[in-house]
Amino acid sequence: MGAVKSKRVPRAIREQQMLDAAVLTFARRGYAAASMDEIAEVAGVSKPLVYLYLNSKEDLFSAVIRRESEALVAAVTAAVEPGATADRQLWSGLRGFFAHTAEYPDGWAVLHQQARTHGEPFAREVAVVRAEVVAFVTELIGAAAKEAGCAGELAEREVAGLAHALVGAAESLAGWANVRTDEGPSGEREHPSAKDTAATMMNFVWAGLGRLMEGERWAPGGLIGQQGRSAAVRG
Amino acid sequence: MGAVKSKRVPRAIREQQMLDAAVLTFARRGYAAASMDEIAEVAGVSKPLVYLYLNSKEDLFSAVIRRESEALVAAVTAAVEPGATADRQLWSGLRGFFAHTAEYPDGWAVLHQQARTHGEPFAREVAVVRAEVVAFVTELIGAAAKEAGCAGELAEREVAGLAHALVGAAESLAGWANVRTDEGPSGEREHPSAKDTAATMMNFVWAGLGRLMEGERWAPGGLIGQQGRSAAVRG
Amino acid sequence: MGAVKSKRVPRAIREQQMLDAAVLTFARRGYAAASMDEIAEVAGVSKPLVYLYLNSKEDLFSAVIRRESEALVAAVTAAVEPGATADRQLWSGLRGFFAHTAEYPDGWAVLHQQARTHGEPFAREVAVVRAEVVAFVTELIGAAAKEAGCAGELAEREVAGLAHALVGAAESLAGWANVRTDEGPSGEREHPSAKDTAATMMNFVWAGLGRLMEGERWAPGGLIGQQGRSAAVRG
Amino acid sequence: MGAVKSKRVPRAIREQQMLDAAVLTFARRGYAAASMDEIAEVAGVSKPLVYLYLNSKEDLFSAVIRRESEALVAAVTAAVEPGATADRQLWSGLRGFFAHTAEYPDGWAVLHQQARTHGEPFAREVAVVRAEVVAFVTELIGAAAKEAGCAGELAEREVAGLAHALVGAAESLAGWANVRTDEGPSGEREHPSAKDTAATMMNFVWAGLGRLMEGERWAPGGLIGQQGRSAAVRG
DNA sequence: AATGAATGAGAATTCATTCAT
DNA sequence: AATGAATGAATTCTCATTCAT
Repeated sequence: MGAVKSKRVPRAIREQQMLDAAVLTFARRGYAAASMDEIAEVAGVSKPLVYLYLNSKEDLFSAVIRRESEALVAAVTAAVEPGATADRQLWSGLRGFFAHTAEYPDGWAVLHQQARTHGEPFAREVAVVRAEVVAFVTELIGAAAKEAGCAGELAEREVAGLAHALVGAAESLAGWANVRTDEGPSGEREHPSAKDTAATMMNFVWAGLGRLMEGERWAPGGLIGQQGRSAAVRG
Repeated sequence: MGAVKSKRVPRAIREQQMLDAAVLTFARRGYAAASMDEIAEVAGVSKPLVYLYLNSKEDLFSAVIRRESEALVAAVTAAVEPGATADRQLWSGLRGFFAHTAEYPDGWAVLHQQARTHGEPFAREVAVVRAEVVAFVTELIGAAAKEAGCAGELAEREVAGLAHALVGAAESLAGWANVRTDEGPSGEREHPSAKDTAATMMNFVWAGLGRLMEGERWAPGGLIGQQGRSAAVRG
Repeated sequence: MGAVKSKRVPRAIREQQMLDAAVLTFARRGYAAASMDEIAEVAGVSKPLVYLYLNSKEDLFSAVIRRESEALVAAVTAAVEPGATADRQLWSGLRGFFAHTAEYPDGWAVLHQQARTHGEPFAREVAVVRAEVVAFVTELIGAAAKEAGCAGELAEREVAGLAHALVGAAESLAGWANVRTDEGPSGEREHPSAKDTAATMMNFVWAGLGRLMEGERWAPGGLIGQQGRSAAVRG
Repeated sequence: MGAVKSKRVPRAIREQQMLDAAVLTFARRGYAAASMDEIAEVAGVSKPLVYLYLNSKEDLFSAVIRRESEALVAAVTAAVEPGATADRQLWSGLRGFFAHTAEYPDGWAVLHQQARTHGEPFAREVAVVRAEVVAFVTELIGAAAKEAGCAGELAEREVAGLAHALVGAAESLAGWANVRTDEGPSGEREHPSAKDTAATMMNFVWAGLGRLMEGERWAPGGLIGQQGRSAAVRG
């Protein structure tokens, strides 16, 4: 069990091995149920060494969160085409996001499931990153509105809500896309590619945003246009 | 600390008090970090009584999940207008959902954050309920397509993806709507009402669905219509 | 589970039901692992009633020991033919003993296995009864020696040792005889009857005693007679 | 209380210390009443170390049973003179047995009293060892019969019964020999030596066996010879 | 005569963490 | 750079026992 023993490994590498082991173990067991014993064993080192390098379980978890969220942000950032139109930026960012979460499901699980459910030190760390993402998306929506020449149609709070909804939808799809439905011989019912998932998102999101920016709103009786929002929804 | 001591309470009532305490504590601390000691204290009883009535921490957590998910489903079900059009059903269901999650944030936190991150017995229980909700939404989208007279335009898998995205968006907004409380003096920056949140969702979702059903798809160059999807997305 | 509920039973009878339940449960589980809960359930009453009648677990166990050892002593006493020769008394006593232990294996298990292995209050109670039995057997051997007209041949301590050995052998055979070896179709390999077991004991014991009383002793080189014992055994 | 603290002891030695402490404590208190806390304290270490090395109370008890029964078997085996006549083998084996049980009364108490009264995992372990001893004694009796040239006189089941009686008698004497200590000022009423106890057994047993092998049986009217057994015992 | 409701005290077990080498 | 030895502090769970009716 655990990695092959190789003595005298430089610190930088050992630390990464430990973080790898920690990501795996936190994802498999959850923060609380993951024991330092198991992490050390998976990393192929003794427990005191883990403490020597990472100080404590909390610090280790924080280091994991930091590394994984930086990796995720880096992946998305790298994927986004800087000068493109807002929709293309969203599209490329989503592709980067889905590709990364599919490639590192354990890292994603730690960020999305573990970090958010365990007390103050950690939840905040992810919340900050998530807030940045939401802010980025918010900007994108604003930019899109400007591009479409209809800045006034979307209230600030409305945009924030939309960004939150969009991010939540993406998170949900990330989980869904990673669940390998075990039916039929392999080949049938495969993982949807990051491209497909991103397309689903774009189709879901962009069309609606377009209409919103044109001033249309949903109302109990059907879509209506041009009126102010408060009138549209009467409950 | 804990509730006011009231001796000799019938079992049925005590059990509810214990479940209340458990919901609170699990939401505050997370499953693993919540100790039976604290739950008992919050419930205002001794630990042995908790074990006598609820058997074990696992059983207690299961009972909590069951009660809370049944309550949530009941609230949404009660909110939906049975014979209405698909969009109205979605609208009323969302209102019920946001109203319930706003009223019982701890119950929602346990279902959404704790139950899903802690091993097989629990994750499955919530997964089942969530799958039912997704199925319901999937049906709604199908019905809407039929109402709009364009059944063929949406592939089955596409519908499933949309339903997942929609549910994820709603979950994200539920969390968002509940968090906004702690800024400024009370009164300023209030919870958005369930109605407002549901409206955000409907505006976000329904318009987009409408376009999708009309055969429009998003493509890197902008919205395009009528063509097959594979042509639309070239990446 | 437990006996059929019948309310309003006179105390004397209820107590016996409780003792029955206790014997069963102590034999099945052992003293420590037997819970008052289970005993009460097997007895078909509520726990407080057990405490009302029997005071405590210790008292309950003592009551069980007392009842069972009195029953055993009574059975053996009743079996012994008062005026008979020593060997006939031993023979009839053994038959009574094996018959009783076979009929009440749980009672015997409590006396022989549980009572002796659990701390001072209980071990002493059984020890006293056992000592009485040993004393009785010692007398019997003495009487036999007298009958045989060779009182001087057996040292007092030697007689005591023989009595202990005899009692131990009988206890061992009681356990052995009660183990139902589950081989073959029923009928094959049955319980030996109390008579058979007693016969085995008598054959084992009486012949040897006869020789001892005639002054013969075993010595490393074979049986030798007439000499004093210290000379016989040289190691 | 507990042993003198000696830090940083190699595992193999610590384990033996723990087993020593466990034997002592199980013998004193019984399996259930012996707490891991007390065992750890007696061993002079902390509880977690006991768990680290021995895993659980059950495993600890099993380890104790294994060590003690192996030691007992080894002592008896070492004592038996391999090529000697059956009676000499029995004699030397008994001396070894009584010497060992007298030297390690706690180990013997655990095997004889505790292990047999506590559920399946343990009872079986001792039962197996005891069955081996009984089998050995059975062989010895058979060999003795052959030496005496009267193989046909003893039925198989009869031999088994005798072996059980013999073992039971020895067990009883082992307990008896160890208990006699606590009366009067030390010096008076000493432990009988293993040699004496073994002699009592041999005198008790061997003479009787001799007669049995000569075809004599006990019968209600006195010893009778040569007839079949069924006729001898009429009850 | 009998019980549903309730608890104080202690049990086994596990963990994050450190010391000495 | 690395580890075998060791522990303080919780945590889950159980049990004998009592109270109020």
